[in-house]
Amino acid sequence: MSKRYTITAALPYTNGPIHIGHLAGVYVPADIYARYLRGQGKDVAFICGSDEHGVAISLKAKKEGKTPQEVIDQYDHLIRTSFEAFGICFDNYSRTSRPIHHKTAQEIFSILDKKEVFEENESEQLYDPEAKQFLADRYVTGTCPVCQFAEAYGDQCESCGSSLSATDLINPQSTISGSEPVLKKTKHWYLPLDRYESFLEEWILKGHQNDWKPNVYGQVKSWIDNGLQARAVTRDLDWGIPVPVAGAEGKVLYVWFDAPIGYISSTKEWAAEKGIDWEPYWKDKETQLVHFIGKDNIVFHCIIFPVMLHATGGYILPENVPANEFLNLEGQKISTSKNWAVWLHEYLEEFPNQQDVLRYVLTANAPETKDNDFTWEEFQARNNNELVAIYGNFINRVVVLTHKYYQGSVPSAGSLHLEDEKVLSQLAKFPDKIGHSILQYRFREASQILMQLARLGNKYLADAEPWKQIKTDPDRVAAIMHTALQIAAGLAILSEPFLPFTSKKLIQMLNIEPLQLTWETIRQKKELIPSEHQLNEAQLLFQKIEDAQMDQQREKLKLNDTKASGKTSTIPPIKPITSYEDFASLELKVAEITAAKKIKKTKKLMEIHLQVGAEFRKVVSGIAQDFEPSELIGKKVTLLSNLSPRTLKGVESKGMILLGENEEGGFVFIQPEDTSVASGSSIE
RNA sequence: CGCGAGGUAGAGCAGUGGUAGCUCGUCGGGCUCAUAACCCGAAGGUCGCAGGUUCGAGUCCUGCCCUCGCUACCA
Repeated sequence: MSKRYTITAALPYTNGPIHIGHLAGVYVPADIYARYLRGQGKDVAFICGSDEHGVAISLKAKKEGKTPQEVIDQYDHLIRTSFEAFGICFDNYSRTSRPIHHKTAQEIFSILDKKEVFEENESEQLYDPEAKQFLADRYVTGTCPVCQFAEAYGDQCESCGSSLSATDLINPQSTISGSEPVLKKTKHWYLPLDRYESFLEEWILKGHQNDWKPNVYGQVKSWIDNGLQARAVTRDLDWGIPVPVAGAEGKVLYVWFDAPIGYISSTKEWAAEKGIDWEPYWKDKETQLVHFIGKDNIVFHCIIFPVMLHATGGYILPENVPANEFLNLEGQKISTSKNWAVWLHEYLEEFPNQQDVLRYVLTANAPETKDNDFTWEEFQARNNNELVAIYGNFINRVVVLTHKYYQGSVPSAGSLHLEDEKVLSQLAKFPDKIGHSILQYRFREASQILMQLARLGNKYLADAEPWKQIKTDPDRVAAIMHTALQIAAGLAILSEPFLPFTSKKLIQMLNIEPLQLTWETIRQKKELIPSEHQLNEAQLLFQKIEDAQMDQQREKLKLNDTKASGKTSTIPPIKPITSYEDFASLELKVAEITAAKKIKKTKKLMEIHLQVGAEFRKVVSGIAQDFEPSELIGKKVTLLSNLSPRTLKGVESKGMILLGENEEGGFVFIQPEDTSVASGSSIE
């Protein structure tokens, strides 16, 4: 095993609070890993911080009439306190807006610049003459050149899913001033990833074929196999870290260039406070660097950041990047805008002192190999059937019986029977079993092994039946209770990475803090609690969760959902008046849907077959998220029939079905109310 | 035909050529110190679909379907 560990957890982006998906995907597994290694006496730096640059933050600030600083301060505080409350034990949680980070990021940029790693390229970009700034990505909207959708963004069309470049947009419009942008030359610095293909092949494809998770390895392989392209690492924005070279005035580092450097600056900040050297944590070959992230971040952590580190020189590369998949909530994707989420700060209010329950449920059901679903039903079941009934119940039986028979003083073992020895030997194997799973990043499995230990304790008690023996053989009972208490103590220690609050409570209850127990003590099968050791009073570790509480949570989700989406549906202003001739040139007809099917590989597009009078035709419509194909058949709709045909995803669309938007932001048909209107009739 | 990952009991997962398993849930029985644990038993699977290789396929090959990501405020 390595000498030293640098563990990073994805930097949360400070434009919103964090929810259970973040916790399950990144922070809980990283926390378990860090706590475990510390428990083995390893030198660990568990590093994180707020990611506070990027377009999304300045956009959000503008929208809310705040400064970017106010936005990031607000969410940094919220996120920071949520992590703390959930016991995520970062050694340091920094912010990318701090001077130390600006300095570190600029230094790395300067080194790369000096080494002539970057390619500099001038290109024509959209520029807003009114706001006097370049318009990147989401600062510009316009008509999609692929599907004609009128409100496509500069980086992507949300209607057809095409990935766009801002200069491709037809009739582009600045989202800042609303004015029409002009083309203007600007220079940018590019990281030539293509030049590092052989380095990546050697390092990842050959070096980590067997120890990286299939989802991570497969994703990286596909990127490399398809050929990498140079990526711009600078942007024309006013919110971010100034590019520290001549000729780059008014430019900032691209947020994805500066964010991962945040791990380094956060380490520096921590080391400085501790009065130690930060460099070994990033430069010593005997340090193991591990990035915990969600699957959407794979490219940045496996390709871009390692290339940056490699090109800068002297840095170690990640040993592993155990990216998790995503967690859904009650069958639907977690969505910030739809408020379909369980927010950590709200959970803390609604389930006070039950952080471990959520930690446990998210670990036991972590999206390690595929997307998983979080349901309140499962949350309740795991709490009531596992934490309360198995873990909590075992502890309660042991402590209550010890108080009943021995006034809370640990009885002396006397001579142990074979079954006692057996169970103690099994206990000694748990540290390695759990540790093995954790080191393989199989936290789900590890949590279940822990639960097996509590099961073992329950079974041992049930088999030994001290409550019967007490009447006939008190010496035997002393040995049994002594043994059962060893298991309880073992559970207290081994639970720590998973259930830190419970572990603490249990340690307090068993009064074993002064005994300085470790995983190694258990492994060596030493006596964990000695005879005559005095326990504290029994208290319940977990509480049952009632159905009513779960119903409340489900209700709340539903309420939030409709409320939030209602808010997003705004009535657009009336467009400039048009002439009758323009209107008359449009042909509206009644059409009947004869067939419909979803178009593969798209989210919104549906291929719809229509009968318009005697004519049959096909249109493509972006309604797949609001309707099932089967419910469309037989419906009469209003068709704009003389729109110029257009091919979308390989399907030719002849016309456009008119749609309205309802209060929830979903689509509804503008439908001829009178069913007697024949298909093919004109609408005037 | 863009690429990647996943699809195994109601839920969550393990299982890479040899009798389909584990945990939770459900049903029946036993036991009772405890917030009903533990024990015994049962039901529940055409291993996404179709074809192929093989004595033998959840596992290997080919084609297809679905979900998610790469690509959105989101890990």
